[in-house]
Amino acid sequence: MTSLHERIRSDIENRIMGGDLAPGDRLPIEAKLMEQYGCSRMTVNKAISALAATGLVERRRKAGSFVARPQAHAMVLDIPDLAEEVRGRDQEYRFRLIHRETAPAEASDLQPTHQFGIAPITGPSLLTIGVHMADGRPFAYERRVVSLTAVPEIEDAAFDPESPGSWLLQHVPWTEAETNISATGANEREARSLKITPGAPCLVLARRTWRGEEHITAVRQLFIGESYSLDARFGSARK
Amino acid sequence: MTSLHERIRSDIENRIMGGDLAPGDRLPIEAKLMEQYGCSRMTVNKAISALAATGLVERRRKAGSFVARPQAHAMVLDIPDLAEEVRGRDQEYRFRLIHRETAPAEASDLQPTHQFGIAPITGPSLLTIGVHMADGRPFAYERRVVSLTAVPEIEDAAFDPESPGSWLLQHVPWTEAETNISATGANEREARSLKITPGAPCLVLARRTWRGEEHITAVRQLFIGESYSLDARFGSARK
DNA sequence: CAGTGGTCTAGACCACTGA
DNA sequence: CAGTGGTCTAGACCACTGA
Repeated sequence: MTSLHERIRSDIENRIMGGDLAPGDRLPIEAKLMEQYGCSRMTVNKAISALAATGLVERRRKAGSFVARPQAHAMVLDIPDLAEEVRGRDQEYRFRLIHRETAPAEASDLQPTHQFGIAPITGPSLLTIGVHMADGRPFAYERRVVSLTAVPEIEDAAFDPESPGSWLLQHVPWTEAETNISATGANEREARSLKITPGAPCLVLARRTWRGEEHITAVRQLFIGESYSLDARFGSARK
Repeated sequence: MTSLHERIRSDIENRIMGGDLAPGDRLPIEAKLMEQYGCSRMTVNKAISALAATGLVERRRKAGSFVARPQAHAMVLDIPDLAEEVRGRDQEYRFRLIHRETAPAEASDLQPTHQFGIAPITGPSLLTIGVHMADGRPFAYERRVVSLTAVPEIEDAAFDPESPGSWLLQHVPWTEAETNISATGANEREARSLKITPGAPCLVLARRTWRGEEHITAVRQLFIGESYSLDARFGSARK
């Protein structure tokens, strides 16, 4: 049994999706909907507010509620956990550690995401470089810096076959994250580790995570082009 | 003056972000919050429900409300309008049309997003190929198929200097969209149009949009690597 | 089986803003 | 200045689920 506000919400959503209500059209006012569904105003308000929260409807005082003109803005991006994704394809996942170093991390060389216009990790930190592998084949090159101020206990962790990312997710959940997505050619070192040609196109994910105000980690992952991609969605789930 | 439910919401959010409430911790029950804030249950419910909707809090009956363990899943991806973005940098935007063709669009060659495991556009369609330019320099190569069944009036539109994407956004807003992001090397034709070397790394956005059940357009945009990137976010806005 | 959240009511006063 | 949404109250009954 779905709730009444959920039913009102999906009724209106269907009318929009079906083309019955076009972008720019005005929705019935709350009083009208109360009458139609025989319910209180809080209930219709909850239904339409939910539609407004997802961007499908725009509410304006005095004027009414309108079907919004969707923009390409604010799609929902799915960034799956690499180990999970590989295992979901019935392949064997492994992280191979190439380099590990404790450093003050002031050299910008250690900062895998300096393209962000935000402060780098300061203070002592752990640098890890490694390769994500599926069925023994490398598919992503990862360079990561972890703040030892925020996560001192990571110094005792081993990162093979588990990745530092998985370890962090288990031990130090973050509350905020920023990801930058771009494309670049693999440099010589990356190409060697990934067994591809230098300059071969790769997808780059550069991510920083925080716990409150405290910076946890910055990571740059290089995926072999065309063997990896990301998906983003707007609107109701499509089969 | 912010509303009370908004204040309760941000109070709790700050306690989570500040580390006062850690992931897995239990929030005060609604009755407790009603008492603390001297308000009705609907108000605290609205505040905590909002936190639950953004994924920061998880609610369980009988057990209570808990600070969630954030996953890398479901970040919000910002896909800006190209023309707007270029003009925002005080550059001149222009779309240069290279090719235009009306076709039955059954050849998979016309389907710029065949990597999606979903049905291609069927029936008559318009194919456009062009280049997005900033200050006279090309930065993105675009191949697009528009359904003439869904948008017959597009046959009369001109696409230079306005892009078919802008035209569509003005005339036929969509309700659902799917975007796939990958990296690839430019082929010869693309490289020539973008004035780059064949094989140079590029970021690829392949997008399909629908209006309800009806397929509107499929587009594949190739951005010159490192000169373009996308951003995604999770958590509260960071300055 | 008792504690917790899910939902809903029937009001109320107010803030904004477009006609 | 009147119509619309924004917010809030003080209740109520219920569904779920963990102790």
